[in-house]
Parts: sequence; C-alpha cells; structure tokens
Amino acid sequence: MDAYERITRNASEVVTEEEVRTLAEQPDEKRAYVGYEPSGVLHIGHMLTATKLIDLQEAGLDVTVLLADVHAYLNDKGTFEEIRETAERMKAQFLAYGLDEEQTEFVLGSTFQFDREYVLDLHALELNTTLSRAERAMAEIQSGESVKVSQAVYPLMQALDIVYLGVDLAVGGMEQRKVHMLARDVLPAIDEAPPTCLHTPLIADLATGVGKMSSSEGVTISMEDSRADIEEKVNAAYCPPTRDPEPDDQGRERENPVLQIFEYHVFPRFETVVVERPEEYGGDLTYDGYESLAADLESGDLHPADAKGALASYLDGLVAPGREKLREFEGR
RNA sequence: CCGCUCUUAGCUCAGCCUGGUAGAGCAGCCGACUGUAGAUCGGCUUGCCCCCCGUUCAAAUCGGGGAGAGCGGACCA
Repeated sequence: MDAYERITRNASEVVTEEEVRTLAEQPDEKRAYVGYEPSGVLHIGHMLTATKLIDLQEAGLDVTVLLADVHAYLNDKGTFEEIRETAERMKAQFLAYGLDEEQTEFVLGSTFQFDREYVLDLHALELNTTLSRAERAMAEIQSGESVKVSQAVYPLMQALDIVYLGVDLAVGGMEQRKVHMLARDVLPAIDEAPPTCLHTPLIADLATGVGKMSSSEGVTISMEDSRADIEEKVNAAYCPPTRDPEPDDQGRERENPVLQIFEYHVFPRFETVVVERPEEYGGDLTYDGYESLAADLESGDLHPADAKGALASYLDGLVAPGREKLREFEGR
C-alpha cells in the first residue's frame, strides 16, 4: 500500500484530493492533527480518528493531538482545572491505544491560544465571519440547546489552530466538515492557506443503525467497558445480514454498525480476523480483509451472531490496553 | 430594563379554567419467536407535577413571591 492509499483509506472524503496527493509525495515532512475536547474516557468515536492517525503515522507523517481544553471550556464542559485533569488521562489512553509515542505530539490548547498574536488573529477572523455561518459550523458539535457566543468563537479557533500548530492536514470526523470548510473560506482573510482536510466516516448508532453513534445518547463502547460489557453491547447491536439495510419505518437511512466497526476499527488494526464458530455451524473462519467478511455475511455463510462474537473479542483487544491505563489512574 | 409565554415520566406533551396527590405517545426493560439484532406479539417499570410561602378538610390545579428557559420590544403584521 503506497502512502496516498494508506492516508486516504477508509476516509469519507478528502479536501482536496490533489492537495493530499502532493502531501503524500513527502509524507515524512508532513504533520497531521486532530483536536479533541478532553474527556476522561476514550470512546469508539475517538478511536475512529485515532485509527486514522495510526494510518498516517505508518505512512510517515507526524501527528499532533490537540487536547482542546479551551474549546471544551467554551463548550461549557467544566472548569479549566477539571478539563486539564481529564486531558492527562486522555493522553495516556491514546498512547495505550497505539499511537506512536515518537511520532505524536500532544499539545494543550491553552499553551498557545491565549498568546496575544493568536487572540488578535482570532478577532480578525471574527470580523470576517457572520454569526450565522459560525453557528452553522457548530451545529453538530455544540452541547446544550441554546447557542452561546462562546460556541460561535469555537470553530474560528479551530481554524486558527491549524495555522498555529503548523499543520499540513486537518483530520476529523464528517461532523467536522462544516468547521473545516469554514476554515478554508476564512483563513485566506488573514493571509493563511486553506487547510487540507481528511474526514472519517461516522459510525451508525449501534442499537438501531440509524444516524450516528454518539457518546451522549444511545450505546457507545469505551475504554471503561469490560470484555463482558463489550460482548453485551455488541450482541445487542442491530445487524441484518446485509451491508445496506432498508430504511426504517420512518424512512430514515440505516447502516449496519457491526460491519462498519469491522471495516473502520478492526481490519485497519488486524491483518487477519478469525471468527470462532462451533463445529455445529461449520467451524472457524478466517478473513484477511473486510470485503470477504462482508460478502460472507450477505451470502449467509457467516451468521451475524458469529460475526458479533468475533467483533466483540477484537474490539476488546483494542480496548484492553486503554482499560489498563484507566485502572492505573484510578489507583493513584 | 420592559412585556409575553413556558417549566408535569429519559424525550415530546395532555391534565390546571370547573381543587380530591397524574396520563398519552415515543423511548426503555422483560418474555415469546427467529442460531444475532431488527420487525412482530405479550407484559412491565419510571415521576421532589421547578422552588418557597399562603388559602383549603384537600393544591400539579387557586393566590403571592422566587428561580430557570424561550420569544418579543423601528417599520410591517
């Protein structure tokens, strides 16, 4: 797999393809970043972009993980003291998850976002952005039902972070695309280049296959989960024997979250996947790629219950090191 | 600052006028059926009715005070 392929695999979109191709020519000199609002426990949403960061590191890029304490504050997530405490835990879990320590730089937002120069640039961006545009960019990210002024500033800071972190590639889930498009539009106003962006897919809600999995509602899988928790959650997941389920009775599109997790979480991290299966149903199966597994599920050669069993055990393998880290933090 | 509206189950809301300690839909949970889940069928749970004071035998409901949220405060309508 060449660098370009490695960088873009499993991405929902890349903006623009041409810019990424250029970047892929000298990956060793490039830097990608993702910003996360610190939270005490890594969940499967964090893990999705983290998996992409691991891809990027394997392709040769360096990675900056922004622990966005100021953003979390602006989004009403607590006091600075509380937020910074969770940032440390988050960093440890990312490393446990498999980010390369040598190739990863963790930066706390507050270490540069209060600099005079940064703030002046921020105000310049504010001057170039309408409130409705900023609000639109935040729609998928904000917490609470009424929009605060702080939340309008939020996406502009994301744009500026890309500049101040010296980043060549901004990575995020698809929910970040409006923010990134805003950044591309507005950064030229302060004579900065529009950032190249890479967006990961959103995984559907585990229980229903509708919409996207969210840590705030519905079921999610996190580093807090025991193996038994994971088995229980995966077993309860929506999983028809197809990768393209029918819309539900309200006409909402559905995905197969079990297949999605195989595709976006498991196969990027494991060369082969072994599905253990009782002799009664045909014995073990071995897959060396997502396509063959999905095809077998569709044909009926692989029963969803067996797929779920395998998924739970591989997910547990991904979560276990982070779970250990969390336990260490508890011990302190 | 002024005015109007709202606050009842996890969510959306009904009940308030005509006081008698509460309901619907959705969600959730359990069971049946499928070797998963979903769908279907059967069953079940849940409430400081925003807070305080008062009237009353009795207050979600009436009166007073307070808190929180939403909307409005040129013109037009």
